Amino acid sequence: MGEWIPRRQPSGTGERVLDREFFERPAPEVAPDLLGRVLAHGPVAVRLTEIEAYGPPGSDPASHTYRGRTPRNAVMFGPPGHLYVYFTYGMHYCANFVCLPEGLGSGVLLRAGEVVRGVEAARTRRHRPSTAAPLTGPGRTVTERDLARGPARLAVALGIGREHNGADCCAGGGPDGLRVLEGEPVDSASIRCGPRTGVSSAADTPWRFWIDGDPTVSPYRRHVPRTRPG
DNA sequence: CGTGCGATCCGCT
DNA sequence: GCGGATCGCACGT
Repeated sequence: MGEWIPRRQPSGTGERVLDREFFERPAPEVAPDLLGRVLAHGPVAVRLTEIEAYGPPGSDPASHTYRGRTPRNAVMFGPPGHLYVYFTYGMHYCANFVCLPEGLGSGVLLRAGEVVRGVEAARTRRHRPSTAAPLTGPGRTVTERDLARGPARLAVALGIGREHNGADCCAGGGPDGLRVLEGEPVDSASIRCGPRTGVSSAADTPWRFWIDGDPTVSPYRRHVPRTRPG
């Protein structure tokens, strides 16, 4: 494989915000269509290279909505095109776009991307020496390709946290708000799919989509049950 | 490059 | 209580 040349700021075209109707479809249809699109927030913009789909209640054991509506997953039952942000493993945030019409509870997890704008701002967010669980320790550098390679890293790069749960990404959001841009859709010939990462059930459902050969796609990790110290 | 482990909070059973 | 849509680091190959 040839040398990787990082993309920069998406040129003029593709800056339009995606229509809400884009997300009013089943998650496994939305996910591949999102590859090559751009999520922007403040100074940082990320071109999406890897997306996972999660289905509505009862249909998908791996989905946070599988057992129905709860306070945590309520946003997933809301209008499409909004952000569902959840907290996991005691230290990480991950972001999804809500899919399907209101009331149905489905979404797509943003698993990885390439920082195409605000590389330095994104890198700065990786150094959090005062936090109990820094994503990067002091004195370490993060390569550009790793800045948004993985769902929790992507959330950090974009400055997404608890307060963005429910944010509407199709509403424009202003120059500093969260907004999902058209970007450049990826040719279907370069899209691959396979089992989802890190899920303990329905691991065989091939609802993880990525851009073939893109180095910012996260490494596949099988689910491993964890045991507790003590 | 692969495997193994610890960190650390929260929702749900 | 238990396990989780994860990650960085140490260590072996």
